Amino acid sequence: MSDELPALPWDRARRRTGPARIPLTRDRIIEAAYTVIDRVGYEKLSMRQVAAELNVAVSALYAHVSGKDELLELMYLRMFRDWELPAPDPENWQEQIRQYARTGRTKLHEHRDMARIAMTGFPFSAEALPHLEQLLAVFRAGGLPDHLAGAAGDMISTFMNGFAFEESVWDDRRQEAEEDGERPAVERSWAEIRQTLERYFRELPPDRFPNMVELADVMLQRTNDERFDLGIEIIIRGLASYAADHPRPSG
Amino acid sequence: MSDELPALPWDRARRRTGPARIPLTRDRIIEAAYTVIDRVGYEKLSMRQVAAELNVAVSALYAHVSGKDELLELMYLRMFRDWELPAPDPENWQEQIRQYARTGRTKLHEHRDMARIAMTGFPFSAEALPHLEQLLAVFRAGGLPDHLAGAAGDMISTFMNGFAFEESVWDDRRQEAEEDGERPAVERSWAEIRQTLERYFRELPPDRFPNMVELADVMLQRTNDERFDLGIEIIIRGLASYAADHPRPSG
DNA sequence: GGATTGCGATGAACAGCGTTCACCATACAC
DNA sequence: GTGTATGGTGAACGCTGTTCATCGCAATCC
Repeated sequence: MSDELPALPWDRARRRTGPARIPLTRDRIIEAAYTVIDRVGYEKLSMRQVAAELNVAVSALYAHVSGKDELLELMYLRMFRDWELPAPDPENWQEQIRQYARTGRTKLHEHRDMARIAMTGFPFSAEALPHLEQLLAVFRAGGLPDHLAGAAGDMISTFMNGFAFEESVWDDRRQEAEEDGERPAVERSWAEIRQTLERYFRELPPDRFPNMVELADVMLQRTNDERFDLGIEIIIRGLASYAADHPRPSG
Repeated sequence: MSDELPALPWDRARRRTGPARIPLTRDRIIEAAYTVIDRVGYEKLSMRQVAAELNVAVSALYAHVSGKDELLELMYLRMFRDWELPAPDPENWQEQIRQYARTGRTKLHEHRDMARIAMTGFPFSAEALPHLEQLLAVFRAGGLPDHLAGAAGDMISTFMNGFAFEESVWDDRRQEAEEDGERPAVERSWAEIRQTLERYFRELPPDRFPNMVELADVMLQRTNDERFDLGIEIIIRGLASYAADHPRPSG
């Protein structure tokens, strides 16, 4: 950027051999959008910022992307890349679902605020349908009755997206506080957030909040990873309780 | 509005007894924001629209509300009004949780897109803390071990908010399509959305999507109310499975 | 009764947003 | 060497959230 020289005359020939600029493509735009959102977050992600990231006029984007909505959708769909699906295994469906949910959350965390985008994305795209299909297969292999297999995938993804969404809200709150420079040190990490909340809960008036005071530590000693795993575990156990009612045909 | 007469001279005395205009208050602003969001949805809710609804300049709002963020937060907090909490009942905790979640979703549906606001609202406000406390009480009364009671409230509210959020996304998609006038009749109600999706799923290539083709009807015959209830039921059964491991002390 | 003070609404302004469109430069075809 | 087409440019439009100097009006004080 800053160390560019005035055009060197003898470079003219070189420049004409290949295109002077890397051509703008959907992929490059999506990539730029990722780096912008990682830097400034969902609320401040704008077409102009993406264009600036590419050293390009805003209007140039609209030749490759119909608008901001489509760009967000494309960012969402990119998430499904290289997301390998489990092959149904009757003996192992619970672990398969656990793994699936974990990698889902990981992918949502790969870029800042992706959960906010995922939550408003269309859930029946060509990229997402194979996931739905495969989850159905896994649940049926596990012996879940049909009417539950259909709802189970929804539940997992709703919880996964909702959980990650809430995480991203906390993250944004923290980063905003940092950027404003108001409280540079407090609440810098999840550990500190938990610590702050635990202290706050413990100091609530015990007559009105006896349970929160008493359980402050046990509620907040868990990391987000553990809380997420526990949530998935609860859903799986709930589902499994139905599988027991309708044992799968042994054949 | 339109049937106002020019100022009647003999009303002057009357008018001076009370203020000519209803004074602007936080409450009136919040109320106006609700009617605006119900009409135009979250994305297009703006301070200017709220001000217009009140026949007032935009800048007047900022005397009562620090900004849009605070207004959204106030709209969120208003949701907790008249939301009565269950008294812990060891024999009845599952039904109590069911009811709590149902009224929660109802309140989220009272105004368009409220779930979007709730999801980004601060979950430990003075209004929300009693809910957390009371849910803890109910879960503990039900015999859940402490480390689960703390996570259970989170799970219920994450699922509740996430589910309602997804509903609001669908609703917005539908209303946008209507406003654009593109497809005036198709997808006018949830029933039609389900029907459209079911037809689509059934016509997927059966070699790649055997389960979706086969389960299209059973997946989509359920109303949203039923899907939500089923989700809550699954979570409750998952939680209850732990309660069985740690039976509550009988005293 | 008349002047003053204070409060609250005003409207213009600023910076930024998504999106559109007439323009133009460059790269290739003939 | 001229013509054309593709794709980036920059200005513009109508929005947005927020701020600030201004002003009208009501109550208060002298």
